[in-house]
Amino acid sequence: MHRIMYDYYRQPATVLAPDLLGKILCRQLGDEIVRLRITETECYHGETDTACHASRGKTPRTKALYEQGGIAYIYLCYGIHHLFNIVAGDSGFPGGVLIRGVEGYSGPGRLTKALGIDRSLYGIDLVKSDQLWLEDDGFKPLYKATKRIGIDYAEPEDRDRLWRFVVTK
DNA sequence: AAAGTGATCATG
DNA sequence: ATGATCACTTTG
Repeated sequence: MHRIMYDYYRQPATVLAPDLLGKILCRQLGDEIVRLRITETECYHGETDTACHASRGKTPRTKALYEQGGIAYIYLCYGIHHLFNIVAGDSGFPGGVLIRGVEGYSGPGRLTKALGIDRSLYGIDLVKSDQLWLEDDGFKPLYKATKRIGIDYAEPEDRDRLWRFVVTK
């Protein structure tokens, strides 16, 4: 069991997304630490991925995606839900992994609510933080790859990429 | 099937 | 300053 470090997060989002399945998302809530295993992810990779927020360039909202991997990219979706992404890859190339589900909670908005994650944690360093971080205990679940959810606005080529990863066992 | 909800960003 | 657009969830 060890905390995940920078080298791991510097891998491209396409590599990181499936590998994050089974990793443990850790959150300090008051006196206790909540640990939940990741069960579902999606990757968003580069400005050429028309489903990725960075496809329309760098803005105040998307700037975290351009940083070096290992920080949090969090934004408000549909005015209600905070969605939590892990920034991936090297500085300058935008990419991230949306955490869509953890054990006990399915849906990207549900898990952030359960863990008390909101935009006050935008840009937080997941390697150094005592609020939010990831641990690896070596567990490797089986999974399947499918199309991403809720990105009908993207080009067909990007809609059809198998960039959603779901634990099967 | 469709509302509810508000930050974000392009447009004027 | 205004308005369209959402990487969702719940309710009917």
